[in-house]
Amino acid sequence: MRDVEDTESPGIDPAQLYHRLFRQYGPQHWWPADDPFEVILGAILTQNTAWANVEKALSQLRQQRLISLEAMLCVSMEKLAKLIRPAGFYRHKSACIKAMSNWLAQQGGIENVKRQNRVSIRKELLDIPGIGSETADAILLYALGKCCFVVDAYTRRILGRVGLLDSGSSYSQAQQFLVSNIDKEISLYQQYHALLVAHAKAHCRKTPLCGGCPLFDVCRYFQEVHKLETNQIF
DNA sequence: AACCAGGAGAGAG
DNA sequence: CTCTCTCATGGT
Repeated sequence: MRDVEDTESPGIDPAQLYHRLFRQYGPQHWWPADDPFEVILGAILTQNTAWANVEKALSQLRQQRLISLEAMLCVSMEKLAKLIRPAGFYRHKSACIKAMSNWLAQQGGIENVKRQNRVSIRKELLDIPGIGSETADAILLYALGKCCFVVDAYTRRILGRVGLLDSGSSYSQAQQFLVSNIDKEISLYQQYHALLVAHAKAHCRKTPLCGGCPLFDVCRYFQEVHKLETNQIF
């Protein structure tokens, strides 16, 4: 976090940012996701992949009745890879889904996993090949109901542009900064991440400062501060 | 027609 | 620990 000099038009903190986004975009329903297993599949399939392509893959899995742990345990890797092809990286992802399914079965099912604590589950998820920090946290937050803040490329970009994070910060640094500045509530974590994505898709794509952006003032404010500090042009 | 999308991992320095 | 490359498809 960078320190902003006191002025009449200061930057914002994570809690204020949330309220602004909520006021602008309203409640998000990302994974109303009836089925936790489907959420897990989606979390893996969406790695560096547009959600529209993930839906095609999920749709094919649904047709084959494969959105269940029991069915997924029986299907061959080749068939699985073929079905999820539209989501890209199908060799990595099919292996990851298989490994994930085996782990879930070994744990005695998803409901059983939910009974364990957050830190313990996260550690085991990260041991599954193909599961990194973001996917692990997304699964914990949206499928298992654990309080884990999901940090993604959008989160860093937006927080960077309003001056809350510098570009060099790591995943855990960004995550720690956020959770230490907002209330620890599952629904808040779920909404916050979804709102950041909604905002990024709507306004925060290419240019650092675009017109019509609900965060235009804070972005502009930070750019001015940044120019003064580094004596540099964006 | 390049560029990117709700990343992760291996390898190099 | 940080930087770079690869994995792959589909939409703009």
